[in-house]
Amino acid sequence: MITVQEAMDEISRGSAEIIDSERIENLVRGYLEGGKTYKVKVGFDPTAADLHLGHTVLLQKLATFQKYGGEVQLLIGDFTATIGDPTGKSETRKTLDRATVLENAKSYQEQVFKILDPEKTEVVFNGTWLDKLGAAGLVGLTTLFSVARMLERDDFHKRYKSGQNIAISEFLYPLLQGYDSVELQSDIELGGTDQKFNLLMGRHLQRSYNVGKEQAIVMMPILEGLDGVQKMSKSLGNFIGITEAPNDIYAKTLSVSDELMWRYYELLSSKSLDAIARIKDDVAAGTLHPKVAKENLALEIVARFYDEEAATAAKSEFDNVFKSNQLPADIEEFSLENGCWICKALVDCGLESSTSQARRDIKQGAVKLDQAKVDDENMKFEAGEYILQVGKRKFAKVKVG
RNA sequence: GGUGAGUUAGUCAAGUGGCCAACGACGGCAGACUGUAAAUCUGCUCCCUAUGGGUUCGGUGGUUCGAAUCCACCACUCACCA
Repeated sequence: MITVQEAMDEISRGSAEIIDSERIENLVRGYLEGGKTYKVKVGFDPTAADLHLGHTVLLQKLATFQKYGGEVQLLIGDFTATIGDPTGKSETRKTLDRATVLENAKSYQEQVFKILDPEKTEVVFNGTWLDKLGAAGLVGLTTLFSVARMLERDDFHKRYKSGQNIAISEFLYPLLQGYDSVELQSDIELGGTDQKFNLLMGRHLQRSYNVGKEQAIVMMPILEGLDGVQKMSKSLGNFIGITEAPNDIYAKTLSVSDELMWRYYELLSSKSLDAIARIKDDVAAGTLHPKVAKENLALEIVARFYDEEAATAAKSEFDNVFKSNQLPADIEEFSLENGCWICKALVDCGLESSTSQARRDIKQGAVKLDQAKVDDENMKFEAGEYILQVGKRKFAKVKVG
């Protein structure tokens, strides 16, 4: 029998901040003792169609709630995405057209159930009610909050002070997100720490609209991307996507810095906090090589989205290529015409962005043909099969003739 | 509505008639060292079969032998005033 305390420990694990945890405790108790479920809301902006590890921090927390009576309200912000969440942005975001948004949303749904229990998940679109809100409803909503308070928000504040543009539509974003909580009558809302203002707006508006409850809030830390500085996001190109190939997920995880590895352990691993602390101690004491710790993390992550087998396969492939300097097992193949110029070939295979870049890299000795350095930038291919390589990690197999 | 300031490569930011494909910083790519880590050092960083050519400095026109730099108009941003 699970105790309320145990459930609460798991719920609060890794969270950055919880507002009104008493309320959460009551909801959990209500479920454990009387089987009563409650609503846990999370919003996704379908601006990019692919989920990455950053999203899974929230999704895993949602999955935890599902174990303790939470019915997940997975909100696809199809309407709000057309505005663009200003959170953390230093400039006005471009708005998306509706068709793209819906298409992205579809692919979100497919991926989300890798982690969530579909039986306990309701997917909702805020366009459903926001479309109907109308101008009058929207104006009504705007009367419930003041410009001064809106400008208290850190990102708005900074932009305002530094003389950058803020569109009025951006003020609407938090209001609409909060209004979603009114419509959905959510009991709890999950979000990243950067969402604090928006999440609190839900509470504020639920009160203003007399919903009869004010949602509790669970904030999760923001997962840094591969660069270790900026938040993981597709648009910054520093992400590990959950639909990526096992080899890529493994390799990307290993390319993360040692420091960042601990963040990933904390937020992504399903190991207990104690176990992680032990690993950390071992590394500090020198009894465990940090690279081994990183390998284990990478294995765990790959196994989560595929299976153990795929994980070990990814590891051996990686070791093979980078430890023993062997070629990867699967290299993309391209066919080229006889007499093809090497710079052109590099561009055609996607190894270089331009022939100018290709020339530069050849000059620097970064280009290899069948493992031997290329030093003639005017080289032309004769018929045959070759392995082209740029740097340490870009490969292509070319068939000429 | 008025006045003033501004718009430069992925980002920030110099440059105010030829020496400008444009200083510098960050980012990125590559080389060395490594654990495809970090840190450090070095080179590169618009495009083009290229000791040369082409296209860039918000947009469009103009002045000039010559413009990112001067002029006009337009667009956008910011500040102050109303």
